[in-house]
Amino acid sequence: MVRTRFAPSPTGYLHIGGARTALFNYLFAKRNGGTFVLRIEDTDLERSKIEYEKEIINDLKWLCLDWDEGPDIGGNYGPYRQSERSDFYIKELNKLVDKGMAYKCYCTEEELEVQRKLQLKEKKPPLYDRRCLKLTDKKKQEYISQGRRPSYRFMVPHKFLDYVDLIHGKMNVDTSLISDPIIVKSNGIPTYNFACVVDDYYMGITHVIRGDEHLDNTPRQILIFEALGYNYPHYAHIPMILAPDRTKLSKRHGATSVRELKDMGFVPEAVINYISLLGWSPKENREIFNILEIIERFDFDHILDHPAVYDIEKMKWFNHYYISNILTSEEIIGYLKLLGIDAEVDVMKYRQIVDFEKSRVYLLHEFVEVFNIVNTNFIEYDLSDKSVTQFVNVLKTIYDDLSTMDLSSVQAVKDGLRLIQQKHGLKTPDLYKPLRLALTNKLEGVELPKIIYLIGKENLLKRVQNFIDFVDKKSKV
RNA sequence: GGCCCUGUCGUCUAGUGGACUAGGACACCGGCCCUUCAAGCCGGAGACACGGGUUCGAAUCCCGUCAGGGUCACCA
Repeated sequence: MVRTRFAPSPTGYLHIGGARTALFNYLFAKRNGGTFVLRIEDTDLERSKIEYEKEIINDLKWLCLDWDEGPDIGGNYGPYRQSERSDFYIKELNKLVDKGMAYKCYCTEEELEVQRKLQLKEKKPPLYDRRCLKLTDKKKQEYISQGRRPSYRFMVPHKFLDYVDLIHGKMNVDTSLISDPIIVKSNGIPTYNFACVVDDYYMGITHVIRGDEHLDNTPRQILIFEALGYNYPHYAHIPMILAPDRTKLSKRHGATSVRELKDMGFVPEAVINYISLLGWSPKENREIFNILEIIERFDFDHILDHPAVYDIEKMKWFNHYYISNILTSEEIIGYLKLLGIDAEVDVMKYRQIVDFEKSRVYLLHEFVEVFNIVNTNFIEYDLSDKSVTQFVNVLKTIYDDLSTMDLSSVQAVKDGLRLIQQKHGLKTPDLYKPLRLALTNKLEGVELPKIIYLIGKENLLKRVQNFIDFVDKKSKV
């Protein structure tokens, strides 16, 4: 039985890399009929916030990455927050102490910091020298009376460790190069490498799928598993997602959190499809896959072992493709409402605008522009560097024709416009440009006949008249 | 600095010793369509980091160089 987990720490929003890690864990579990668990790693008391946990859960739900066990829904291997699992950690720490594989360290953070800097300065690897292992009882008493609280370190057995990474293949590590990690802090709270091992064991995790930045943690964790006498899970380290400047993705790069993507007008299906193809690719020569098709094809053989650079332009194309070719207008309206976009136009028009526009939209909020154009009562013209006197002349000439035009359908509008063209000997751009500018204050956008159909005759005439007045007034000044 | 990982068009990638004149997608450029602008359709340009091997034959295997990334916390 396959069991995978996504284990975020609630110290910030879910970002694109985390989402991809969650996705791969989800995919592997689903592909193998296994279980996907969500575990919250909140051992950093200062930085962990319950709000972030809620945000991460919301974002995962938005992406439809459902878990089978987690802090919100429970399960047989709970609790699912590390802050609620102290009993497990204490029990396992005692085992290590009894075996002589963990020891108390009385060094202060400041002392450690000084030593580390010194080693780095001498261009030596910063290794802990195990000085607290040789402490006399007298010295210990002295530290204790000073009020020092010990942390616990894991005593790393020095050897050559062989293991297999499902993506990178055979690994061989000289563990004498690994510093004894602190596994329980002086405040009694376990650190990542220890809590992670204990939880992966007790939660029955069979496959640990995580980013490459954890590659160096793996030997430490395997060693702790071995010291405890437990079998360790399979490890699969997936390539990192890098920003366009080829460095680790961070807030300063912008548009990296799932929340931002959602607010920008991305649709979850497109985000999932795009990130699934970052570091993984199916055999077929195509790129559009729904989640079921991805699950069907997902395997470790086609996961790359080099990092991928994140390109938001390509993700926009996926978004465009999903909006125009895959999602129904109802689904799009659902997402618009989720964004709080509830245009003050009637239901029929809302639906019509979505139908008209979906084939050209890249980001959801582009619909808003159209809503606004249709809905507004007053357009503030910005004609700074457009030459408009000719436009006004055309509009004055055709004003009467517009007032008698049939607006009952888009086709009727098209026919009407063509008649006007013929009557006055106007080329298409000569008619369309002035009209578009008068109606929308723009020279590009939705198909003009659709706009005219949507706003209706009263608005059409009002806007054209306003435009003429505006330009006349301006030219007098 | 030590250790680890990695190098195919600008970007995501196909490629597992011969089918490679290195394929696809985004972006870019050009054209078509046309009832504007888009969208769509068609086409173009664009890469095996470098140097040595191994081999009849290397993008593919080996070594070196260079480059990029990660990590060495009482963060996770």
